[in-house]
Amino acid sequence: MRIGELAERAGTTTRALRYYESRGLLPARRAVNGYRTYDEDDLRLLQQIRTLRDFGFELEETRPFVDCLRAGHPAGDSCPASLDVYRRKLAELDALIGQLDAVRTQVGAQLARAELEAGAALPGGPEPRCELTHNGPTD
Amino acid sequence: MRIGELAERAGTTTRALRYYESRGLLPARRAVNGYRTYDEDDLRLLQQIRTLRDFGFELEETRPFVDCLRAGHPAGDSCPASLDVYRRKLAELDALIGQLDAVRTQVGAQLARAELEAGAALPGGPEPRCELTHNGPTD
DNA sequence: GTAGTCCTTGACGTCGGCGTCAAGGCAAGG
DNA sequence: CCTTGCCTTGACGCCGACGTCAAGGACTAC
Repeated sequence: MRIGELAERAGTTTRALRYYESRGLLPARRAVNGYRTYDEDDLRLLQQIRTLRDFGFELEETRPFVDCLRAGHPAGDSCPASLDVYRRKLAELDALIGQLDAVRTQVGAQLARAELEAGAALPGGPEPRCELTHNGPTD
Repeated sequence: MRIGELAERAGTTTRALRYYESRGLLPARRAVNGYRTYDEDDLRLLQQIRTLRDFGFELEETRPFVDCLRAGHPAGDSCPASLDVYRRKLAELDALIGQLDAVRTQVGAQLARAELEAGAALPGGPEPRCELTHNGPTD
């Protein structure tokens, strides 16, 4: 099949496929007229890439999975290098989620305090004093 | 004070300050020689910006807080517009954290399954079959 | 005078993953 | 022959928040 059909079947664009090829991730055979030619195996590789991308994996992180499939393994994650990527991603996710939870807590507290102060300013009492806490960058 | 000192006291760079000024967020007075001049109030505005940026707020999202301070309010979040930003940010954080949690769960399951299959492949039994589940993009 | 340190503006570079033209080739239908 | 629709390569655009470099002015110390 040609690039347009492959893109459509994988739910992506021809531009993305050419980009993957430029990165050496999904090379294509060529027909006599110069058109890129793909088969069902390429579709599987591409689906693996898309699935991981949809999970938030960077393109480079999908490479071990693609290499694994191309080496003849039944699944992209049948190889140790792929498992390593999974593990690193989990650690990354845990760290990120932890940071976001902390930020969420802080922002929630700020909102609650500010709403309180805004409400107290109307009835006429003197405002209570709270300190902003802050421990450096998050991202 | 001049730009270098302000940057250092706020823990940022002169480049960032010029950038904020170019965005109309932190305009500076000028000395006769053309140097930018700042006072303690500017430091407070800048600290407000940095605190929010460190929480992951976009620069534009800090504008209501800065405007609020500049309007004479005791805190950057003493104004309704700032509270709205807090609320939107909370919703954003909740959505993001929820997505990341879902991804974390999926990736964790994939890892567990792949590790199982890798382990089972050695002892010699036939491999169990599990399906990949996938429901579209995450970010 | 001159060395050193600060300041100025302007402009290009970074990062990832493509989107979006532009100019032209190839194949098929009418 | 002409149009239509797919394909090719090449190259610039985008987003956010600055980093980094270049060329030159201002001020201080010696």
